[in-house]
Amino acid sequence: MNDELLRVLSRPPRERADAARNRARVLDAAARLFTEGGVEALTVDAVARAAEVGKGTVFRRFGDKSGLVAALLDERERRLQERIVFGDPPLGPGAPARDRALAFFDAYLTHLADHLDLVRLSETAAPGARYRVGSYVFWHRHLAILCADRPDPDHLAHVMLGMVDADLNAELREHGYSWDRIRAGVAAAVGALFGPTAAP
Amino acid sequence: MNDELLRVLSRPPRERADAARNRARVLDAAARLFTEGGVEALTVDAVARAAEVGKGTVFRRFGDKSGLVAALLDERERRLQERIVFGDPPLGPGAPARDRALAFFDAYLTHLADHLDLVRLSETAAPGARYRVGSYVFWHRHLAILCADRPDPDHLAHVMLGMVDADLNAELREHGYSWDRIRAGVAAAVGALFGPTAAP
DNA sequence: AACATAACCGGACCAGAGTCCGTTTGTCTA
DNA sequence: TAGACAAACGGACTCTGGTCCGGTTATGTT
Repeated sequence: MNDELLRVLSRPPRERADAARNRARVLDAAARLFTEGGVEALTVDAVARAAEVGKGTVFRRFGDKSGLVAALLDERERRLQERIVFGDPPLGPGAPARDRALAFFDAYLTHLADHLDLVRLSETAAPGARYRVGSYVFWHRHLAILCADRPDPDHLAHVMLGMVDADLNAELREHGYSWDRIRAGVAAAVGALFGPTAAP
Repeated sequence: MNDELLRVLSRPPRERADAARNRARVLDAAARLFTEGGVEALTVDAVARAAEVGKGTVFRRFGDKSGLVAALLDERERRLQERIVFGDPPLGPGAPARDRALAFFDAYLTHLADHLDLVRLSETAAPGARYRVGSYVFWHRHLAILCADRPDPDHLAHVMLGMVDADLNAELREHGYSWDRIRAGVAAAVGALFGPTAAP
């Protein structure tokens, strides 16, 4: 019984083969449905049907709809995360914090422009969904570290991320804002929030 | 037929008596349900039943659930709006723009703290709901005017209002942020966004 | 007072998210 | 290879927001 204990403690609860297969099927089906019919076609029932899987399976694997969509975005976001951690400055390590933050928002807005509908769906599918998705936590920590010398970095990071809220930006777009205009506004605000540049 | 034209042009499409009566009943029932069972008890069916009114009536009067909740908040918000337009400085006219903005956020955060659940409900009931509610438009215009001399006042106003997003602040509260901490963070950010104070 | 009509009413109906639970299946041990 | 059991399965079910439409009623005109 001792080795059972050991097993339990050390086991990173591996995913069963059928579970993994179904995760892939669901993700696949979701991606297909989205490219075919846009965000409108992306209902949980339709995804389950297209994946030839029960609806319960979708929820067990992804928690809720917002989780499913987040998983759909995961690969793209992971790429951006890697560029932040390992990539070249100014996005990656090495550049001054302010420049890194500006580079981040520039890159993130590109991501947002490319996937506005999906990001919006994942952020509005449930109240508070935005702040629980793994990637939000990543962006938040990154920014909080970048402005570590400000009074409340944690809060400031949330405030900054508010500027790239998908719902807000979708609304701005509908009101005729160009992405360039949004980019400029965000850059200006980020600059201001980082405080005045050290005068030469 | 000329006076018919006149009538049509001048008529502010008055509300029928039964319509007005039902609006009051619904609002009443909603308020009662909320004080009794909190935001959880506030389903459209329950409201309609409590108001002894068909469900369709609720939707015809208020558009959607978020509209109903917004109407519930309307009175309180109207009071704040009056203080902004007619009240004493620094909230009302007369104080420097920066001070007025700071006073606004302070007052708004008080409002938010008092009605967090309702505001959150009205903002998350539907995607984009937040930006369509009348009061948001009011706050936005007010702020945009206050920072009229900045490069993109319209966008900047949206950014600032992002800091008092109900969903965000509900999340912050759940993570243990005190309202004082939030207040301080918002004040600092608003100050920074208004640019450095003119040095004496 | 009778009429015309536009606004309003109610509740049956629909769609989509999320839950539940009896059944099946993968995996690990003996 | 047989057996035990946790994990996963699937689809019927519930709950809630929102739509629709045939019938009703307030209102203003004649």
